[in-house]
Amino acid sequence: MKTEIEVFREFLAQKGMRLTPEREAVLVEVFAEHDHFDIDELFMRLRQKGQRISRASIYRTLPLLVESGLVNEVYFEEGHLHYEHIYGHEHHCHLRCLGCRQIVEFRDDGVEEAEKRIGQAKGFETTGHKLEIYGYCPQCQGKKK
Amino acid sequence: MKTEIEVFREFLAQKGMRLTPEREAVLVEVFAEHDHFDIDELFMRLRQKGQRISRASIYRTLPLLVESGLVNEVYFEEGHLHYEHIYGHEHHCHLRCLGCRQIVEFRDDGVEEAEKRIGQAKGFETTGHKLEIYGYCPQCQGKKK
DNA sequence: ATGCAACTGAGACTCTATCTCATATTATCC
DNA sequence: GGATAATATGAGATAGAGTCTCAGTTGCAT
Ligand SMILES: [Mn+2]
Ligand SMILES: [Mn+2]
Ligand SMILES: [Zn+2]
Ligand SMILES: [Zn+2]
Repeated sequence: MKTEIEVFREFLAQKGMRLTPEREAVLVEVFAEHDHFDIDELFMRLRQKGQRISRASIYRTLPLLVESGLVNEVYFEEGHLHYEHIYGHEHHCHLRCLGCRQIVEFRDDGVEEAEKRIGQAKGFETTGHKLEIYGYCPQCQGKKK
Repeated sequence: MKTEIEVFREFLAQKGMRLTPEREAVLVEVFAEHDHFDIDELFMRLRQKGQRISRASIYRTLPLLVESGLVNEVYFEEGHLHYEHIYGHEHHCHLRCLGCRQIVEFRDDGVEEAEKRIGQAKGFETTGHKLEIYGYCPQCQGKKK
């Protein structure tokens, strides 16, 4: 299996773009973080590690990571997007607690089959899906009003 | 079955809030439109019909409609949220063409069951879900590169 | 009618994200 | 290596969504 850097370099090359030190620093930091993150957190972490990089470059790089399939837009909340790296990980979806806002990841074969079934029914050639389930976690079930 | 106005009035009353003419105008317009819409479209339509209402009031009203369960946030795209009214309609999810951006609605019992199954597996009491499937519609399958 | 809490609109403001442009890198060719 | 051209960066300007403030207004209760 290729490393994420190889994948990104090939993706960029095929678009006539270069793997610059800034883009590589963003990629490395994105794969160093195993939680969901947003752009500002990423910027702060890069800064703390002494990387000199502008917000503009980060904002320019993330859509490239998404387009290359290495990274995923997870959800939009608090006025901005949140991401996760996905390359090298099994596909998963998210269960969100409306009480404490925690997010639990899950995988379910039935959902994968549903994608195929629905695509077929509508004549679509599907490429993926995003499922969010909302509810209350065990701890929040008592407190909800 | 209650009308959407009754539902909204009761929701507001229970929060010590009033069903004002502005809020009612927004509600009526939201239920007059059967497509997905965004706030600016809504504002323009209200304006064209001679309603004098500020953007601030619309921005204040939509979260109330969502909280009351009459309206749904469908997706975030082009830098802003898109909505749909759902009261009186069977729950559905969305299939999105990555080529022409068209959106096809569907309903699938397997997905409903998946919500319950996954909630149970993780100890969550679920209240709903949002599934988006991505792919290419029949017309776009040839053109995609 | 009086009092009071809720509400509205205008515009200021915040924040995310994009754009511009001058400067800097990098690849390629000689 | 040096010249050239294409691509990239950073700083700051800009655009746009959404929120907030506050003075004036409305509507309900007594
Ligand atoms: Mn995740
Ligand atoms: Mn819909
Ligand atoms: Zn919880
Ligand atoms: Zn299409």
